[in-house]
Amino acid sequence: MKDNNDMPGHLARRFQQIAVAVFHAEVEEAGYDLTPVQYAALAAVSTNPGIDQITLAGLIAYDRTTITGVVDRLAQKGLLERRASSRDRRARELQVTEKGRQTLEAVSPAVEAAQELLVRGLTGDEQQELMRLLRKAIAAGNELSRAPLRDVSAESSRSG
Amino acid sequence: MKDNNDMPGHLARRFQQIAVAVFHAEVEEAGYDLTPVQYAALAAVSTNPGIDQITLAGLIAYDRTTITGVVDRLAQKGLLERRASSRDRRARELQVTEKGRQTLEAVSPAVEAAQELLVRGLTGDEQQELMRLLRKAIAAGNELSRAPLRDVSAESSRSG
DNA sequence: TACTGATCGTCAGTATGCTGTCAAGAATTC
DNA sequence: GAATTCTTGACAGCATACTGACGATCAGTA
Repeated sequence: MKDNNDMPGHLARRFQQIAVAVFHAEVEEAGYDLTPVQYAALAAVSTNPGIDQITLAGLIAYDRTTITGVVDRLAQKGLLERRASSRDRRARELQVTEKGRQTLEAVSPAVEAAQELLVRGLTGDEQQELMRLLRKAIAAGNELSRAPLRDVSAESSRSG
Repeated sequence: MKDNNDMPGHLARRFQQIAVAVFHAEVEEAGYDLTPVQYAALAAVSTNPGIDQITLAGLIAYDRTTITGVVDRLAQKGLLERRASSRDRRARELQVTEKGRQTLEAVSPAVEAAQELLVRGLTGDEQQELMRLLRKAIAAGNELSRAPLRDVSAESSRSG
């Protein structure tokens, strides 16, 4: 029988588990209550003001049913505003509030620290290599998940 | 602002996301309904008959509150038996049923296929290197999560 | 304009995964 | 032996993630 440590799926789960734990610890220590998922969403909206939920989901590879709850909670915390689009009445345009902007800025060092802590067992070269290999494996498997990453730079890439 | 692809935490989530999707797809195609978590638990019990839930949790790095639900569902499917220990009336001894054993055996090829599919974008050498780096990073961060991996070979290692 | 199909956001349901708490029982200390 | 402490397993509650379904809306076409 194969050992768990020989199964990339098991290693993936463990690595992610630690990533979330480290993120929580660092962000909480900084005095904030933001999950990794909420942070990523908030940061993405900050970079792309007025983005709709589906595009946001594609940008950070979330399922569209997951985004609903995440945006709900961010809006409830007053970090995000959600209003109906004038061009498409189905869509909701997202905007970061002033409080959201401040939070994002204040929490950034903790997020950075969490990223470094996650790979602190590796040398600098190893860290780079790990990220390269993860990116490569992810790129090859991107379409296998229900929530693939979508390139937002090409406006019409999703309607093709 | 840093790109998502430069954040190991984001890559960890994506990789795990794809791992779960691939696992589900392969196992479903084989005609079974087992989640990655359920498979790992079932396999661990199979290798360690009579194990209690806490030790099982440590063996595969699950939180002890998560194990409860997982074992519940496995028992409900008739793959696992849970009975009170005679030595410790708090503990539940876990046993794989005959149906569980057959399921485990039948589903193994699909699990193997999922593991290979997950890293199919990498060369053989790269696959080995990715696993080595993940193992190293995980080992360094093991204690940072609420559900660290526990060595079961040393009997008294958990009471120290 | 009416029909058809696709898309946006939401919901119900299920399964992890966590924090925090609790009762029952075991282990340790006095 | 009694009190204290620890451990096992369960629960409520919350936050991802997914499947599958749905209403509302938009886009294209007959």
